[in-house]
Amino acid sequence: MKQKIAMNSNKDVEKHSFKCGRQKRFLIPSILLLLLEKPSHGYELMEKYPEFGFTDTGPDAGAIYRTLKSLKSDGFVESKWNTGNTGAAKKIYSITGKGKILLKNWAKEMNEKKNSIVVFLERYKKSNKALAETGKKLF
Amino acid sequence: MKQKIAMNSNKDVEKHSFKCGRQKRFLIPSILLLLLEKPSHGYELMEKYPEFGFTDTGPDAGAIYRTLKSLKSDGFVESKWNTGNTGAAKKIYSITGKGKILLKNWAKEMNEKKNSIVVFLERYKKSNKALAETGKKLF
DNA sequence: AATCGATATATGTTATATACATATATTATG
DNA sequence: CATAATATATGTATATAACATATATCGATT
Repeated sequence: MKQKIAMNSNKDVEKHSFKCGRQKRFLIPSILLLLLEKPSHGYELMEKYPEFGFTDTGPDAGAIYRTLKSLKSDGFVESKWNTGNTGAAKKIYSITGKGKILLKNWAKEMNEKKNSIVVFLERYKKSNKALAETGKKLF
Repeated sequence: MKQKIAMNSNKDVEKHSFKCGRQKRFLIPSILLLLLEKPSHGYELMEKYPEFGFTDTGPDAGAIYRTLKSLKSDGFVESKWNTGNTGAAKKIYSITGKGKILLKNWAKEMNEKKNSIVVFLERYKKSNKALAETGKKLF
């Protein structure tokens, strides 16, 4: 018979889960990559950001605009107002040469992080397999 | 001639780099996996943690002990004092059934995060390739 | 023409894991 | 016996994620 352990819908699980603390949402590289693909404005980036799947909670509008502002002030992106079209005026952002280098650095480090996760998961799998072989129940 | 852009050793790069903000150091799942492999104590976990490669700055002793204390108070690990050996008394921690389930959840979510990074990196690669084909210089 | 939702940008506030520092005590070493 | 290593523990600062709120325009509905 399967052992049942009180676990879900509990505050303590949430506290120690993946989602605890501040998540790395990869907002900066996501914005930079989207701008590498096509110059865009805050609202559009906000809509596209979930495509990467880094979060399930959706982007935070405040975070997008603040990040764009900050990236611009340090020269990683540049912007111009789009007043031509109808609708509210849009601030169209583009990635700069400096921004492309920053994105490249991010890609390198994200790849390293990915490799670390792979190492972890393989080690976990191996450990579970070893435990199963010694007859110990996993849970 | 290769264009040189002022970039490194600058404060603004650091501010927007991968290491900006609080990194996900995967301390909780790392501790849980190490304890799944073998019951251990804080100091030993501190030494083993870098094996995963999640950081290059090394673990923070404070974080290890605080995390262990917190995991224990919620029943994910349990501990007993080891007074048998020589040396300073060690608090030997083991993973509980509840802790094993928590670790399993972490593994699932880390795998999803890994997949998102892979998607991102492939999209970045594709974008660079497309830019190269249109003759635009990447940097 | 007034209400409502979507579009679009922007600022204010709080919670918290990380990051660094410090404190304590024991054992090993030179 | 002073110093380093082992071992556990607490104090504090900080960046940013997460949530909330504010402003204004435009399009659709009533």
